[in-house]
Amino acid sequence: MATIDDVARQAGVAISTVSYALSGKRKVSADTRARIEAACVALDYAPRASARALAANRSEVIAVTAPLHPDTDPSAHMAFAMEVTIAARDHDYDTLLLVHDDAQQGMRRSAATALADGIIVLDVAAHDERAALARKLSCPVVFIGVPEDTEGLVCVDLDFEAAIRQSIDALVEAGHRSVGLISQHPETLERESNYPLRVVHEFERYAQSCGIDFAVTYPETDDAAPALDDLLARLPGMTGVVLNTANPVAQSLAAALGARGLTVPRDVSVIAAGMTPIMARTPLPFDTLPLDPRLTCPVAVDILVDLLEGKAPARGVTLVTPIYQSQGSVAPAPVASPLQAR
Amino acid sequence: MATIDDVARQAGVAISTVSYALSGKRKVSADTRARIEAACVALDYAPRASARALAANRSEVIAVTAPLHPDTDPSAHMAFAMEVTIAARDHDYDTLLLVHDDAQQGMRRSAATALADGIIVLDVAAHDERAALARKLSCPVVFIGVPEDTEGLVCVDLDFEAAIRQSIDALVEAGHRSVGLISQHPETLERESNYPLRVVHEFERYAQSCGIDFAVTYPETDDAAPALDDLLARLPGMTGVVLNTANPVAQSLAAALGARGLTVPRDVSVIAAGMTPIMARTPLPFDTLPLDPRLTCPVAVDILVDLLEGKAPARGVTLVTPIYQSQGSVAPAPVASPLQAR
DNA sequence: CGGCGTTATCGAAGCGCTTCGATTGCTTAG
DNA sequence: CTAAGCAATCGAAGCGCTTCGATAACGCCG
Repeated sequence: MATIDDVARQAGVAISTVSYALSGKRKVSADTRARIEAACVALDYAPRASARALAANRSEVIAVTAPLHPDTDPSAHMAFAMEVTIAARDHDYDTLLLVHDDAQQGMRRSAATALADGIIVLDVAAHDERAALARKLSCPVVFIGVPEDTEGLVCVDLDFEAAIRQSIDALVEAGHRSVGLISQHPETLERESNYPLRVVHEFERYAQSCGIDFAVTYPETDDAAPALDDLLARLPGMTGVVLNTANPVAQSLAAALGARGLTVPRDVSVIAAGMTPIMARTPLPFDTLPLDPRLTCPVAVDILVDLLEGKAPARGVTLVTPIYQSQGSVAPAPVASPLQAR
Repeated sequence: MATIDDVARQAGVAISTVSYALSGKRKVSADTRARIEAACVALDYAPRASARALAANRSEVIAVTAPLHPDTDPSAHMAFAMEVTIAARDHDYDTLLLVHDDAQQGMRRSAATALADGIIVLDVAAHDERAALARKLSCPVVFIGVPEDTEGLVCVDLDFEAAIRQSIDALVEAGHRSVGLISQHPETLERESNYPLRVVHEFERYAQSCGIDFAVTYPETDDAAPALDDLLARLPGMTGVVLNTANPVAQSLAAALGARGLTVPRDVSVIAAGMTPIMARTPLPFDTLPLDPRLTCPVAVDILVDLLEGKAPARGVTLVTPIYQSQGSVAPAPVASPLQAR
């Protein structure tokens, strides 16, 4: 493996000139630069990461905690970890994978040994231990997700409240006056991130303020049928459904509706809000306001990199506005019988 | 951040003594060691990764390529990446995540800059470009999965052939004489790893050598029903099913069987062979010979670490024997009508 | 009591890079 | 014609660690 020394000799210049030519931190004449570049190619030179890190006091590595609660969807996490990695590469950073068992220790270690310059925390729970840790750590930390207490933290997340409002707006504009929300498994609501709760609250608040009928159900299994029945029982005139639930539940909704003689969007309009699309052969057949890793991850990485390079001060909580993806699952509300119409 | 210098001063010894005390590479008196350890704790000392890597010429990092074909299951990959990470931590290595776009470049970069000491390649395709690259690279590479040409490579994989033989043996021993295989989506067969093909071949070969009736079907969708019908049409007396297919297909099999009045294991015995269990709320209700990341990943990491530490020479292909997990989905073959019995 | 092998510790030379200040060789103003 | 200014380059001092050979202190044998 060639070193900077070899390159310098080959190009007939000093080591420091090579360094400056490659980093661009000082001006180097075109002629010299050309000779240096030629030498690099000829010798197949690549600067040694450890030497660079030691001298420059930055490793160009970002650590990513890849949590895995028993009930979070691993495919979604993979997607996030990958998007973080892709975004990091755009800034010439690599990513270190920290597993959950080791998340706290791993964060400490990466910071203490300067293995990583900064940390991205995924799948943030409402009362996340990593929040307290982040406050103590010597390196910048950015959360993708928002814990309960954001004091002193930097967080990025989808604007779930906006997603819910957009969903309801879309349905109301299409004339729907009775809308149900299929939320998460009750356990998930307890244990996981706090967005499902935020979603439920905003749904209830905003539906009320719009003056429409509404109900929320919490499916117990991966099958949407019981949840649907629950909603229909409480909301007989329901013509709109908002989904913020586990992917399997959503996947099975179309079948459940069909089994009850209901067609999307003729009889019922459906919008999935704040769900992460799994990369399956069969995507959700509904209009979506996705919690898309491609939206939040690059923002989080940008913020972290700005922090690392001193380009910007810490920014508190950044909410990313969701983007409406139409699949034709929303249509004007069916004309109700005069009795049901309010 | 404290340096080894601070520790040495605090403990009243030379830097090298601290280094030896911490690495254990030379003997240090109990007394001195105690003072050094106390100083480390007092100063909250952690050796700087980059300095250590530069001096020792090893980074204690393993790179993992985490590819993501459109039709591979991301949750499975996450599981593999995580298991590699966990196994690596057991040897005090960290893992760097390389994404697919960047897999080739990333492998080159990690090797050239000595960012990583070694590389683990996941989701190996039959004709994987990374194979050729691995042969050129200066650092050890271990594949989890087996490409067509293994010349000069180190690979670890499940022994799929053994899994298939064990499945057939289990069914034959229970008296089944007519067994179907539900394989993969035809496209997957082309594009992905080569194990699905190996599975089909071994199934046909071994079923034949056992003298039983058999058939193979390739489901076009995520629904098992058409595949099941196909098998039943070609194998009217079928009492056993072997699964080596996508998880959604397997998940829907029980329902498809039920819809045709068939109960597991009363009417049909089912074994899933060489499938990666997804960590869903509802696991597969079948006997399984899983391609379990917890089986292959630690083996791959062990081999890589041995290679890195010069403890063992390259080992070619290592096949890991699957472990039978019973779920009660195999029972004696139903008594057939004399006509059907051969 | 001198020489020798042990054992525990020290000192110093790197590892390959970044970066600061100094130097060189010009050009231009005074 | 000299001082000043500028651009391009060089030299050397680290960054914090590992590791090799040297050294010192000690007991042991002859």
